[in-house]
Amino acid sequence: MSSIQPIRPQFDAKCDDCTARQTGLCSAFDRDALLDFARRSYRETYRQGAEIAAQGEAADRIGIVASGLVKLVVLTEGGDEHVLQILRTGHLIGDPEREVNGFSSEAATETTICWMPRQTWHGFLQSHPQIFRGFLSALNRQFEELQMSVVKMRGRSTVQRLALWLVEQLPGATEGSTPQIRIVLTRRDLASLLDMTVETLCRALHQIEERGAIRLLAPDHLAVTDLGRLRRLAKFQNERIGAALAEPAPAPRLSDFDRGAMGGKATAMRSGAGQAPKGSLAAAFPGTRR
Amino acid sequence: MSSIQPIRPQFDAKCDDCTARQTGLCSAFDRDALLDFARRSYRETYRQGAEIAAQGEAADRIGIVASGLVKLVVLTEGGDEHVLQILRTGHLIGDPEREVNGFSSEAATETTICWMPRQTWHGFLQSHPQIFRGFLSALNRQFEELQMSVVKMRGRSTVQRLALWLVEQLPGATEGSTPQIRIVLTRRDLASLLDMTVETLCRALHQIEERGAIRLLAPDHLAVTDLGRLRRLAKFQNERIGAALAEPAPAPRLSDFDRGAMGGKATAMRSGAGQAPKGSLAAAFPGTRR
DNA sequence: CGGTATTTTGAACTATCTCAACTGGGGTGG
DNA sequence: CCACCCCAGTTGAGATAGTTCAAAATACCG
Repeated sequence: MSSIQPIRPQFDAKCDDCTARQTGLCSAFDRDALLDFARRSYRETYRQGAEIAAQGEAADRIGIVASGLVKLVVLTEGGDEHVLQILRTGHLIGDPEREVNGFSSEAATETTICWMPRQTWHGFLQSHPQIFRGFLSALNRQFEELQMSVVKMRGRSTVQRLALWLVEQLPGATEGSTPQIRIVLTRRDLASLLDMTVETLCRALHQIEERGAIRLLAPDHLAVTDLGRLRRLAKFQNERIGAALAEPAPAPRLSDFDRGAMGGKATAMRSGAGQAPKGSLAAAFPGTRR
Repeated sequence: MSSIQPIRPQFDAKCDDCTARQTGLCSAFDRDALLDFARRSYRETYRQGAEIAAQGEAADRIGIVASGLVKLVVLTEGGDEHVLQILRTGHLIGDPEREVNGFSSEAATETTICWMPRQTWHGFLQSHPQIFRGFLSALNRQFEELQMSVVKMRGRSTVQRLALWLVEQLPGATEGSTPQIRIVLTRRDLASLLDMTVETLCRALHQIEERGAIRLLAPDHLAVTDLGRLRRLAKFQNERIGAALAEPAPAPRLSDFDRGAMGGKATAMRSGAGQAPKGSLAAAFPGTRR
């Protein structure tokens, strides 16, 4: 679909009123670097669905997402798409080291990106050494985000993954309020991002509604009626364990530290097979509180 | 299990005969930086199973894996371990930006690590600006490895994931030879890394044997009898498609580029529902050849 | 408005997990 | 040296979450 092309390249990149100015790499720019960046980069706008870069294509530039959402997509040998990540404002797009794109990227919504040719980019970094640091931490941040997304997928059911994703869509929401969420991604993209089928996603969504955490106003629009419940839906590995932990514990052998229920022998086996340095768990866990 | 402690901190870090000298960040050091690094860092050796850093603990140092394998492990709210990654020689361990470890790490085999206190590390980077570049690309490489590992998991069955992992254990093997693999990870760790249960891993292993790709010599030792077959086992999303592509194609409509078989209507629906910018596939795919 | 794309629902199917029991090697202590 | 235990690995059988296929319902669009 190389027919869809950037709408209007514009060269007057005024960074001042750019939302990305607050986030990511751009926020590390001093006045000087900012001007230089604005001068040496150019902006492109992509309409929804437009392909930004194709997998396997030469990667001759580095970009920063100025606005919109970008799907990072991998095409497998079998020919299916998998959405790996959604890049938002401030995220870097394109691998500064690699000559060829490992993944393709596509505008999930109308998107504008500030590009710098690879050459220029390197020059830019040369002439603003302090930026190097910022770049490093931007890269690092994106690395960590990926790590977190892996962690979030692991050992979570489809409903939990979806619930968690929903929770993340409302950064600064309080338990009392009933915030609304507009799902800008298509079902297909969201399903792929959360590693499930469209059908399962749909069912999961309705399941969350049935359990009273949200209310579906339209296919792409919902209200979070009970944030606490939504959080709880996102949290636990599996219902049984979650429920068991939540209850005051029926009366299993005391001193059996092992996360609540599951009859004696089985539990013993499981924790033996389940985690080797069991003792360290207690020590390690305090960290999780943050 | 804080009882297991480093065996012998040694301060004479001779980098010359270090295997990590070839890989990762260390390979970017010039003579000067190398000496400085050796002087300012210290080595620690951990025996198998020893905890290197605990999740939530203060992360006051940065390390480079000199030898051995390190499990990067996350402990979930539910109390289960998930092995996220295996770090090998040359990999960076610890987040240079973060004050607190997001994950815990454990020596999967006897391991030695070169540590630098965070302070020293930053000083080191200051005084060797060229290293910055190397550090950046080391970080970037680890980022990409994580991305690839995500891609490898996505849309692959347990057997395929395992087969793929096996293939990766023999970097420079040719189709003709029958290389051997020593599985140093325990079943539990490997299963967790590949996101499956120990039982499934075991069955998958035997399934691969039954299909004639490998031969199990001992639980932790196997011979790859048919690398081509092993590769094929690792490759395709699902058997049907794989099989269909492998066959000479019964005689579907010509010009129907769409990955071979699957009777008309189904294919149409599927590819319609399966990937939106279908046209781009053809354009994007050439890239996969490399 | 008719046609097409997306979303939703239903029902059968299956890969993987869970639980449970068995095996075999390696150490330990009698 | 043997009996025993313990643990990692293996095998079996049943349960289940999630997929697949198919079709209805709804939204979208010229």
